[in-house]
Amino acid sequence: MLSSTSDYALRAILVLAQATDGRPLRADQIARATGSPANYLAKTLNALAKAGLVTSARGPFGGFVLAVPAAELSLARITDCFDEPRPQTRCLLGNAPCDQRNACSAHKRWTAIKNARRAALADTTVADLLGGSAASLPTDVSLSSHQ
Amino acid sequence: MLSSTSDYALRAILVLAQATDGRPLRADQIARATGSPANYLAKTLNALAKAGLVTSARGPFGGFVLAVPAAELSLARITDCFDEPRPQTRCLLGNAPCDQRNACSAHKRWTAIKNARRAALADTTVADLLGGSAASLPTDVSLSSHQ
DNA sequence: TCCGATTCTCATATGCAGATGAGAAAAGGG
DNA sequence: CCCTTTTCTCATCTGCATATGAGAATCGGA
Repeated sequence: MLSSTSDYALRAILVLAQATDGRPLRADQIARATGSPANYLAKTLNALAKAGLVTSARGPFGGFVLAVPAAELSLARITDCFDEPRPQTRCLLGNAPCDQRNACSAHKRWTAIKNARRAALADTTVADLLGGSAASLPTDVSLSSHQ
Repeated sequence: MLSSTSDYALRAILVLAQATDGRPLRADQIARATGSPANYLAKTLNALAKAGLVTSARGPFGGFVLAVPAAELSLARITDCFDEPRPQTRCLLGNAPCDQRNACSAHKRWTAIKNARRAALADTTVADLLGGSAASLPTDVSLSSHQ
């Protein structure tokens, strides 16, 4: 579903979003709260800071603070920091680089699938996950719901 | 979007599905048609054969043939052979293993996202991609449609 | 039996996950 | 004003999984 790095990042963001008071949380606190390896999470938090999703402060009383309102922070914006998509090399059928103009027969359908998968992450915000109410996506898709 | 192994497998299946006559295709033919590394694709095709999606025949006039009708072969069935999901270790919020009974506040929403992402692959068949008509999924999701 | 193609096995490259340690910045105390 | 503590920042290192490559082994048909 998600790479482990994206998973750590999402959990860290959720912890930060739940810290109601404006006080920053240290990296090791976040690691303990999420069950992530502290050493690795430091790198991940650093990447999130560079991406502008969190702000970092050094020294005593330092730590990390969410830099984007939870209601405006989509899950896709988090995962995109780590699961960067390889550029589409060639089209699914044949060898020509398939674009809107020279579309192969699978192009439309495949693009729709990619968009649908992305939309599941792009249309949900951190606040949506924390709110825990009113899921706008279907909850009981009749699939063999293994992960 | 997909791991490169799943990508190779999907392209190989599409090539096999397009081979209308019943004659098998050799691994190197499929590799050339899809632009995949031949040596690696052999292993991938072998895995697909073990999963029962294709049948393999050795010797002269040997090769691979699609073992499942294209209309009954969902994309998820292909990708599941390679992108096997890590078992969900703990819930997104907190540490308890989150199940249907003890659901955290994010559980429903997160489950919906996972199902939606899977549905995009599970609800499309190889025949759907080749048919190239009547896409039932939305094609113009208003996203920054990069990959 | 012989050839060709698949299939198995080993070797290597690349990247990610995770660990470790040195260094830089910020705050507070002396 | 300097020093120490605290914390992030950055570079490097190792293990592991995946991706890739090349050759040997094996099987089936002619």
